[in-house]
Amino acid sequence: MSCVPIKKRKKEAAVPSNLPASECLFPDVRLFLVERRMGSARRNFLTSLAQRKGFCVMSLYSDVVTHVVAEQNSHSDVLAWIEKHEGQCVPSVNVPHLLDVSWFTESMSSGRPVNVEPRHNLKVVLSAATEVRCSQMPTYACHRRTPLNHHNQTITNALEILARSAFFQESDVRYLGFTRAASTLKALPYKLQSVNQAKDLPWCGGHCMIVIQLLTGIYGVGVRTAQRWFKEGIRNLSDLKTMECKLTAEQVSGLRHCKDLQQQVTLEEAERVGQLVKDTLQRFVPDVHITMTGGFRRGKEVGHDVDFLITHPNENALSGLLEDAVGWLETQGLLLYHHLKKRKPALRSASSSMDSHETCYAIVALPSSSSPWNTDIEVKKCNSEDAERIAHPESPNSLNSRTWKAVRVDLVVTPQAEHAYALLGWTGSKHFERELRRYSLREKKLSLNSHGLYDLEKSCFLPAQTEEEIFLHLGLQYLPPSDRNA
DNA sequence: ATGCTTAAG
DNA sequence: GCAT
DNA sequence: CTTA
Ligand SMILES: Nc1nc2c(ncn2[C@H]2C[C@H](O)[C@@H](COP(=O)(O)OP(=O)(O)OP(=O)(O)O)O2)c(=O)[nH]1
Ligand SMILES: [Mg+2]
Ligand SMILES: [Mg+2]
Repeated sequence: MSCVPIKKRKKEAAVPSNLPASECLFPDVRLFLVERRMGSARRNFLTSLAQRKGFCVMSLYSDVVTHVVAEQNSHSDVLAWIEKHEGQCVPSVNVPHLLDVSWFTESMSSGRPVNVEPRHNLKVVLSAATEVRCSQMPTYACHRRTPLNHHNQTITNALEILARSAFFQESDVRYLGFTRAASTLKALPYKLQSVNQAKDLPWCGGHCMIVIQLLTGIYGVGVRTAQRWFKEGIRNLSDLKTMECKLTAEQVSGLRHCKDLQQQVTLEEAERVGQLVKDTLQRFVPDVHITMTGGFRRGKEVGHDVDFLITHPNENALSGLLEDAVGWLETQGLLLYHHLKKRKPALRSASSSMDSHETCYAIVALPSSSSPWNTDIEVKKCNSEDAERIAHPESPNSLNSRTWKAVRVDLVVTPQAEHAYALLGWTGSKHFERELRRYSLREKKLSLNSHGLYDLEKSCFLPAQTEEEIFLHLGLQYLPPSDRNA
């Protein structure tokens, strides 16, 4: 093997970057992160993560490196890359470990270098089998056959639409990126079965949109945060879990339960949630009235959560109901997260009226249909299994047979006078609500929200007992919930 | 040119 | 991006 | 900024 350094570096002999050796908790472990396919932002993110955990990370490759960590690279990829970019040969004796990030992630999670297992080692690709393995798809199109008819027409068509879109936006590099990805998939001798299958192919590395989609899928993470995190080098959920960085309470819970929350809620599950909500509320207000709203009221068969509207002919009965309900669910170990909101008492206005408007965004542990939870409505003490579920939602017990599923639930309590407006507001769809409110203000000079309808010219609220009456106020033909899927 | 739903924590 |  |  020729070890002629291709490029000389004006180097101040490779030293641990930033961190003095004395602060390394694990002096016999010296990491080197391979930037190839990792990107400098992510490399910096992972570097500082490791340093915060007390690992010694070398900024340059040298003989003292014990663990080389790479992402989406084969064993030989890394050897070649180090020789090319670091001007160093990886010795054939005293070889450092050549590891996948999975080893890195696990080590960060456990706060110490974990034992190297075979699955952590970078894959060795055989240069002989030069036709079928995806990991050695040539990076130049002129080194491979690209037929007109191939096995991935649907995805390449989509990529070419993205390429065209980038072209019209005069983004040359994005146009090139999408075109390369499409072209690579055309040369693939089989049909892709998953996104994961593609990530080993040249030019098919994770698109930022996919990662941002993944991150915004977490309750409490919106596009801004996801974009910021992406820029900082965060690429997956393990990255987040290792990060003691300041997550909000929503994000902590959202991350903890994101597996469950990304699953759709079925109508059958929604009905079981409804039964649980009913059983709970009736303990405090026996003749409480509960309506399932949101997408399920519009006839959807699945949803991202379950929404409920709660009211009662006697409003006094309702004050503090959600606090009571939340408290009871907590004693049952069924409440994984909640956020209660009570309406502002409209700055020194009607002083005496206690307000019966409350909202609760919750994550509940919905017991499986077979579980004893369903039939047993008796008060149950928070037992050890419940404590376990709250502390370690994804642990041992969960492997095959978990007895519950985390479900997002929205509860809204309104006074009678607002019920129709809340029902209209919480039945949606979101786009229907926007259109309704836009029409209302622009065409009728009426301001609509989920509490009432305000006449800007007469300076008064228009009362309504039913959704039909609201449509009448607005001069609109009534539309049933099933026709509000705008 | 301007507006694009509205409100809460 | 599109209606006003 | 995130949620409904
Ligand atoms: N005015 C207004 N109402 C909204 C907005 N977002 C949601 N809503 C209302 C209408 C929705 O149907 C209702 C429940 O919201 P969800 O996020 O639960 O959506 P929905 O149930 O329609 O669908 P899903 O839960 O995703 O299956 O709240 C909004 O931005 N503005
Ligand atoms: Mg919903
Ligand atoms: Mg909802």
